[in-house]
Amino acid sequence: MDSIDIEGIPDIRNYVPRSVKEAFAIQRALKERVSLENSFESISLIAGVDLAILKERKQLVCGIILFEFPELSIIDKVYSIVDEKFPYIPGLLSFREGPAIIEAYGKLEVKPDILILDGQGIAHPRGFGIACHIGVILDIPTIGVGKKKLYGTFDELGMVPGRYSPLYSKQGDTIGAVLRTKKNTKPVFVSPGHKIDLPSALEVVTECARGYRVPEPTRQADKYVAELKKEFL
DNA sequence: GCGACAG
DNA sequence: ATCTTGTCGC
Repeated sequence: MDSIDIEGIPDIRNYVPRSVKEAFAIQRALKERVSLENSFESISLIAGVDLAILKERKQLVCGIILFEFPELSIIDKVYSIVDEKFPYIPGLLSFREGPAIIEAYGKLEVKPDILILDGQGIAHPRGFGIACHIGVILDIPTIGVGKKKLYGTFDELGMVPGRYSPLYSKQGDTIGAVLRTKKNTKPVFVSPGHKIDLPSALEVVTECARGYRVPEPTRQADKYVAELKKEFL
């Protein structure tokens, strides 16, 4: 039961692991499909995602907002509400939030060139954070932007916005970067998810930093989901 | 056995 | 994520 036969899973998009061991196996298998090369030619559309919990209903609300890039003007908004089927376990976030994100994404009539997710990309214990997971399953470029570190080590960075410090794996590989998006404010953790390299991911996130710590697409999605939460409480 | 630990 | 008052910096 060490290695999983991914091909044998009917709907990997909504598959719920029966154990942590199985979840680990799925991540190790899907990790092989991650690409760290830019697959896009230019970026004219970008989207941000965020989720909230409807505790009473035991459901998750996911909101995705599509923006024109680099203007960052809103073009569309979609959302999904899904039953909570997997708990929050550090390192296995995608199994909890993935289904809701994928369903909402499917409702977008126009797809973005890049999707920014809350959480890590390859800066993960097994190199397969939620940004990688969503990117591989949807086969689209994704970037992971976390507010906290999950994995890796780094040196302190300057206070000037735009400054960053590489995130290193235990083996010494650069797996992401800690980016200062705002003065005198804690940095964010940026790492490639799929079909994009670190330099590009950093450029995009830096470009999306508009006066706040969290990049605009994510910040807007955050507000959107907060409203949805009230509406569906 | 003791820390670390995305949202 | 969520709860939750006052408080510090721009």
